[in-house]
Amino acid sequence: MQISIKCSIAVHCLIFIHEAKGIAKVTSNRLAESTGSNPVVIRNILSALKKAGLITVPRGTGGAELCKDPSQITLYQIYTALEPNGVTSMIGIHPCQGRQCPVAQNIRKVLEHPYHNIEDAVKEAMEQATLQSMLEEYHRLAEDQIGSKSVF
Amino acid sequence: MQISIKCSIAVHCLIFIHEAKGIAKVTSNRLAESTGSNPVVIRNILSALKKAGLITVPRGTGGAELCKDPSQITLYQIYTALEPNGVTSMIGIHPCQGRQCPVAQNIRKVLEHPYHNIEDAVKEAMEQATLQSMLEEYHRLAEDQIGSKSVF
DNA sequence: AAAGATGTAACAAAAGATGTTACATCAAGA
DNA sequence: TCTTGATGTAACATCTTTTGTTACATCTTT
Repeated sequence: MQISIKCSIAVHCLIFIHEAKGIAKVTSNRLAESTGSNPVVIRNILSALKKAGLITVPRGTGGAELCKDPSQITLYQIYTALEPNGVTSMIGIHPCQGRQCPVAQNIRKVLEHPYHNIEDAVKEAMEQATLQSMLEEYHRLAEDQIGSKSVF
Repeated sequence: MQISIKCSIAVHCLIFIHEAKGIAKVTSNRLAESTGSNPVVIRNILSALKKAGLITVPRGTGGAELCKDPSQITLYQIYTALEPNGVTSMIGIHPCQGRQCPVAQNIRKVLEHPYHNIEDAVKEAMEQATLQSMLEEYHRLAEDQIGSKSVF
């Protein structure tokens, strides 16, 4: 990885979709404009979120919508939707098997435990961040602003 | 980030240095051979570990050694030695400031909290992994192997 | 002075992430 | 039915990051 920009864009999209519900039709072009990204990038992200069962994206017509209550959508679900290899892809080990040196022969297994703990910690932190909580934070921020609802 | 290969190599080097103490002089060439890497890469890593106060690397002569007890060296210290920006560099947010859309204006702040929690979780998991514990795991693995001590 | 080591800058190569174009496919309405 | 506007996806291009390499200055001991 990193927790790539894709993941941040995905959250952006989900918030947008939630906020626009009933007000405006959400298309990939609209999301591209809002995120400062590209329609194709957006379509790929939406496609992944769709496969993960988080949203529906009607073909032909457009108009993405959430399939679940925001409290049932976690950052971990979003992340794994986008990164098929999961948190493991965050971590790199140098290839050094087949060498004489006993350290080289065992380093991979030595690192297994600590790295696994890191992955678990990340997973847990991601599971505690729900779309619901992020929407609440968003509303807290947005209601202080003028004319913020007129944009959709 | 990621928890790059550099970090894994650094742990490899520290274990090697510890094990070779009193048996063989540890040079960048030797470590490069053991890690399957390059002497310059090793020198850069050792240089970072040195600046972090984890090892000494005598100039001219060579022969790296630990400056601290392995129980006082954590994976977090190793990681931050190599990644000056710390865990923050693990995370990416798309740039979308200055747009009309209220989601774009606030997404960065919305993500701040959950991402911060992830960083903390990683940090804590890294702090719990000491070089001591990794050495113990290494010895557990290595003592089952034949002739493993003859390599240094 | 010579040998063998580290420190570091500069460059090269490889890998990964992101952006773009092009086109097939689909759905709704005129 | 034809047009319009949307998604799905492959293919390619570009940019960035990571990793590897060469070269050379500097240091320490003999």
